[in-house]
Amino acid sequence: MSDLESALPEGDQPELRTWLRLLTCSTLIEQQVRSHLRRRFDTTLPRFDMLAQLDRGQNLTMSELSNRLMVSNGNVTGLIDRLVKEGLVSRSPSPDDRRSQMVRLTAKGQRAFDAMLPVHNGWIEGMIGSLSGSEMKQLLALLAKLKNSLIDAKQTGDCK
Amino acid sequence: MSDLESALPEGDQPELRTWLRLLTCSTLIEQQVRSHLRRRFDTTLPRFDMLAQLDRGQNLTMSELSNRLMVSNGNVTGLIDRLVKEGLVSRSPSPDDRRSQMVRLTAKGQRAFDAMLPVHNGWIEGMIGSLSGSEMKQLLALLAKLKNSLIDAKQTGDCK
DNA sequence: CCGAGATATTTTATACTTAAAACAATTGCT
DNA sequence: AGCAATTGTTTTAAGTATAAAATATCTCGG
Repeated sequence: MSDLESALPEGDQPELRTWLRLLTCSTLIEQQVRSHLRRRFDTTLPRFDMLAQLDRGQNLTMSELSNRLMVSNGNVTGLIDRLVKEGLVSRSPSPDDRRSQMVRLTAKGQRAFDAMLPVHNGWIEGMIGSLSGSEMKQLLALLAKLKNSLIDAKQTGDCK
Repeated sequence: MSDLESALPEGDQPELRTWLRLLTCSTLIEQQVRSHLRRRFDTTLPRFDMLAQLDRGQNLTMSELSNRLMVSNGNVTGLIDRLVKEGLVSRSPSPDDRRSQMVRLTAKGQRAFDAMLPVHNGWIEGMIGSLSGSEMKQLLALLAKLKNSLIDAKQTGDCK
């Protein structure tokens, strides 16, 4: 079994190793979820993620979706186009700002997502559940620290 | 600042929260590296990753690259095509197996990678370095456990 | 009120990515 | 030797993703 860490020199460079291991874990989980979504629901991860955001907060704008999903604005346009075509999502002009669109789940989209959510969460629990409760807590704390420092550095504009 | 965790109900579902936070961290790092690579070296992350694997082990086959980078085999074909066209990489038929190609860095590719590596590692150190040495060690251990269980589950074929 | 800058979104061009099918060559078995 | 199953790679079709430019609208100071 080889992965991103393969043939990485042992010993030093703990930062690099940490990054690669983090990426390996998220790639492995992502691939599993992707494959399950396809087989079980004939859909894709980006679509599921989009529906999940719309389920958590109705009437989001394109920009807000772009921020939450952490993808480019143009990407959201295409994704929403496809979901509208499938009838899972609807767009309506914002009453406040003529530049903006409010996006929401249709009844069909809500039904589809409600069916997927518990199954999806079961997959995640199965994959992360190998960690004990206290390990998960530790991991959450370490990742919180990392995440906050990444966000700070980004906002500070460290190096642009 | 909103991200994948936004509007996720507080409290329970630690597995889901762990997954989302993990994904947020790796996305944030990935975006930074991507943007730095573009600005500083006018290249992309997949290309850099490919060169890094070739630097760590010369004469890899397409399959081995696909495994190490954890991407589909067809993806590797396209990526290598582009790198060959840029003169950074060369392909040669394997002496042992006429189906296989041996891929290696050209002199130009090696030079390009040597120039990028230390700068890249500096970026990573800057981003991960907000964690102390012992925090990094803890994080590495937790991720190792997670990674191993993900690999086990995958090989067991948990649910296919 | 008006123009300069900011914000929201789409468009464009290109690259990346996958899954699945297609091919080619090897391996293993009899 | 011969043939089925496997393995290595490419091809195909569709979707995902970015950056940068283009549009449209809004905001705010003068």
